[in-house]
Amino acid sequence: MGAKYTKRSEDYSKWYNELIERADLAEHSDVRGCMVIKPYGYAIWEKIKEVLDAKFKETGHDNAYFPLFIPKSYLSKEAEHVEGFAKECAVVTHYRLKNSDNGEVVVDPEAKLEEELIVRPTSETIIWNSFKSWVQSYRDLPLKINQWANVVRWEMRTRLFLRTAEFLWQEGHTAHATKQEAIEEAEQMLHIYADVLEQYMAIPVVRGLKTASERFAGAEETYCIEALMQDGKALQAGTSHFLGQNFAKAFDVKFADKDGALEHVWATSWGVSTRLIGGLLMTHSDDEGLVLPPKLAPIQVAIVPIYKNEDQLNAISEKVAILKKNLSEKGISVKFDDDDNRRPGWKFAEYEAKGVPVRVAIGPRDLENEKAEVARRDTKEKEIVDWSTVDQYIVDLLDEIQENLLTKASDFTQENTTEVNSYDEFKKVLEEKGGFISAHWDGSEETEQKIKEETKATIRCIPLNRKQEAGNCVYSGNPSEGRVLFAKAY
RNA sequence: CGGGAUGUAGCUUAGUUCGGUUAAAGUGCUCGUCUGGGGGGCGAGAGAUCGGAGGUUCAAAUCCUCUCAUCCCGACCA
Repeated sequence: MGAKYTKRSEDYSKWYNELIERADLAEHSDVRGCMVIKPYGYAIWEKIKEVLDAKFKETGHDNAYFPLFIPKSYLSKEAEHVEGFAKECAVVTHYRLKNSDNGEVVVDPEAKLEEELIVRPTSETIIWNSFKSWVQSYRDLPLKINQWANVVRWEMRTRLFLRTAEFLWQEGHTAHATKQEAIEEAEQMLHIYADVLEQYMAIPVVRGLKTASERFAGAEETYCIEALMQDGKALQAGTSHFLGQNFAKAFDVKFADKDGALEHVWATSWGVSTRLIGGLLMTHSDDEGLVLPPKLAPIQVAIVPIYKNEDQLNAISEKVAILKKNLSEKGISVKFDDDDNRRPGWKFAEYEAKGVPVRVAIGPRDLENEKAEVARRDTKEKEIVDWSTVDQYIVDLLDEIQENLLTKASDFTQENTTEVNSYDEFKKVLEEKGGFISAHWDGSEETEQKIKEETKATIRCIPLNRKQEAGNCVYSGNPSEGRVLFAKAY
């Protein structure tokens, strides 16, 4: 019988790890904290990339590429920024190896770099060093650059996709003539992220602002999207920063306005990473494996033939070829799995584990009746469908699955967002129910810190759409102008 | 960087307490065969210098010393 896997209800993080292994998304590398993204996992990342990249270009951004290595001196130009990242930077100190006397490869002590290089944890500094020479006039603005890259942050504790020492991401960096324009850019990108998560990944998010303590090092304001995972913990899925003139001043990036006056430019940066895949997994997947929204599934339809001999397989293959062609013409990716080494039952389980949204089974019985069995991954329902209408049925079903996943996840987020009005209630809900807790907060860092220490819950964000509502802080009783969202987070 | 644990076949593990034939099993892999509508049955086969180095002993996966690596728990984080 089937292999036994951990259920979500038994041990959520074990389930998560097994899910990734089962679906063949990624594996641990021998390098501590690093992962190997396997083809199926990478295919999902490529889908995400494709969607985002198109949106970036639509909104006037150009891709470019900056070096992996950053001179140490650059990092120290913006004081807060260094402080934020210093503890997790990998440093290159030498540029050569040699053979030692006993035949081992060792670092050549002679080959010490004069200035050490930092492996980028993010690229603000090296990019702003370039921007300095790219920007002279208001005619050069706005400057809107994006790069797809890997970055390294030497994390203590890592988890596949959610937090790894090296990860893939995109980082946008823009320069603007006015503060207002920069803020609008940061907000625009936040909304693009939110739309992509909701419309493509079927992950509902809360759009908000970070508190000062959770803000990006070097930013004036950090916008974020927060999503709620099945186990009631929050995941920061993307951030967008208004950087003010901090980097412009640190790197002396000035432009001449129409009157010839020199001013520092205003900046933003924004990014999402392979962490999104972790969020995708923890939003939709179940005990049988991955559940992928059709818009991101590398394989949208898997067709499994059931046959006893070659004649039957040939007859099935002939029919399937037509279906496959019809679906492909509609932009649907189809895999016909006629691998004779695996039996149908094995394939069913396999495509479930991989989260393929729709599975079609066709055997001798169906051939005779002019039918096919169509199964949907999200609800695991099966339907016997007339062969003549099966292609339209699948097209509609894919849309329905996409919609259903978002609805289900939205309902979950709503049901697990709880308003509380006292600290006792706060602790009780956090303990028993989890999820987002919407509570009044007095705006002070001390209160935020105390709550974090006592409950491990942090302020995930100040929702952008929160209503102005006078109230009293659940912790201190001091006046508050509105509710913020607390949660335990990944 | 503190506290705890583990390294044995591709993977998961048994064996280590108390040293003793040819290191065992499940799974995966290869071949054959019967099969095929929910992770198949039977038969055969390949696959391990027991993390590494040194030591004790007639004899080491097992005991000792050192070393390397990984995992878990804490402080840090997209």
